[in-house]
Amino acid sequence: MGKSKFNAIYNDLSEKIHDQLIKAGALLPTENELSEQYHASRETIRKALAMLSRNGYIQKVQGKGSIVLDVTRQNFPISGLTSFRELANHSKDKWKTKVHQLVLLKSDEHLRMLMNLTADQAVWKVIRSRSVNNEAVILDKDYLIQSIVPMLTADNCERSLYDYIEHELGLRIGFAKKEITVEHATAEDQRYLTLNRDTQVVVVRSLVYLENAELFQYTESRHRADKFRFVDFARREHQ
Amino acid sequence: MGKSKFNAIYNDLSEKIHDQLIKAGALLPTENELSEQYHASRETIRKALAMLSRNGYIQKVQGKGSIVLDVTRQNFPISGLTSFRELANHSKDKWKTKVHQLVLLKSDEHLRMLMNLTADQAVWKVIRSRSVNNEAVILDKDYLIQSIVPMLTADNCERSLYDYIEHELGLRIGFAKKEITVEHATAEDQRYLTLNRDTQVVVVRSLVYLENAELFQYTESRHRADKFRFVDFARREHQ
DNA sequence: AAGTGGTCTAGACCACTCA
DNA sequence: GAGTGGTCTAGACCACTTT
Repeated sequence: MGKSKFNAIYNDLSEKIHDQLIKAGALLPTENELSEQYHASRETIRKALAMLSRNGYIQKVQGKGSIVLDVTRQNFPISGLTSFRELANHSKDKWKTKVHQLVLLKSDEHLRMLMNLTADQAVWKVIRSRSVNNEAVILDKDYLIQSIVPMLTADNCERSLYDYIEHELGLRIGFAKKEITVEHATAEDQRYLTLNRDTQVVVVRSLVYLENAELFQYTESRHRADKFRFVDFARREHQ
Repeated sequence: MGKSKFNAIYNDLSEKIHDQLIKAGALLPTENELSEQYHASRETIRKALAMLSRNGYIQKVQGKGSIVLDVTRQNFPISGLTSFRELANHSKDKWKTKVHQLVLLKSDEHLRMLMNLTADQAVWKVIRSRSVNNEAVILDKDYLIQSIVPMLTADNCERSLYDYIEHELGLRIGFAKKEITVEHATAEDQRYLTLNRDTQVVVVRSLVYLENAELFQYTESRHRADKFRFVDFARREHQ
């Protein structure tokens, strides 16, 4: 990834749309024109355009062309798998991460069920809170399989767990299954989060898998309700 | 859509995975084998597989093959754009829709901003509640541009708005931008929803566009927090 | 009728995994 | 080294929009 021609074309076009060098409402050059401009075959152009379409940059209309969409207001997650660190880097506020617990669990019945573990598999448990303006608004509880992540330090966790996993360990994350619900705040939430009169928190549970489809992490991200926001772009899949 | 070869192959394979005729953890036949089986070129097979991958059915691993994922627990929305009716049809509980209001708004400053309307564009406003077991747990507030949806009756709204729009009017929905937040229940929420001691509701705001990129609907879907659940499958896009 | 995107093909070469 | 998926190509034909 990243080195392919269609990916480069995608990056170039998505940047131009982001920077409004190509304005919303306008049409992209035709596929044949792009084919000439980028010295690529039409199918390669079409791969780049399909990616732009999936990510909400353009809308393709048969017989007409590719309409550029207004992408300026999709300023947050844009769905997908984004680590907290990447998110925080894009916001103006100063975020701070604090590690509250880092232990190696030898056995836990509930986790074993949830993550489909064998009896002898140990799991790293990490509890961290994320603060803005001295208010702890997110509580992250991560569980990582030790056979995949052998060692973990508080320092790794305080910086970015994903950075460590992807760059230091060289693991490649493939996909995640997520679930968002709203639940009563627990004693633990009360302890680590700056809950004012809140009795509810937003809970995002994720099962995270590597590129070889191996499960390696379960995460519970607990958000103070007033600070939670999830943005999504969805296409209708017609039958 | 729906008539293309790759789409037929996608439907066939996704069904087989859903029905567990192909088991999770197993490998799909190789692309060349599928190419023979379906009498299609490899690129056509690859389009079907890319779609399976995007929707969480398989994980492709270079040099190995396509691993079938466990899809049995992603039984709910699976993200994407799904109407309430389609959702309700898939659940066991008996849902009931009640129309509380259906009016044509001539002008509304807030909506005009939000939907980028001209001064003379009228908008249908529909308020509906959705109930299970005699408890109203979702309040839907829809706003539809009248120049696109000329007429609307309480009957249309009580059945399925999307059915009416797509099948009766022949409009094709393209995509939507959604935002999920948690907010204080309003007087209106109190009035139409069966809120017990709840003071918070989950609000899903959507801007819905047609296939030609024309905005035609704004929706606020307000859920009782304990009945809200959002499931998502997300792939990591590596740079 | 001309131009647009949508689909499909056969073939080539590369990158990766596994024996 | 054989077999897998990943990328790219040139060309064909179809479906749709516009003039």
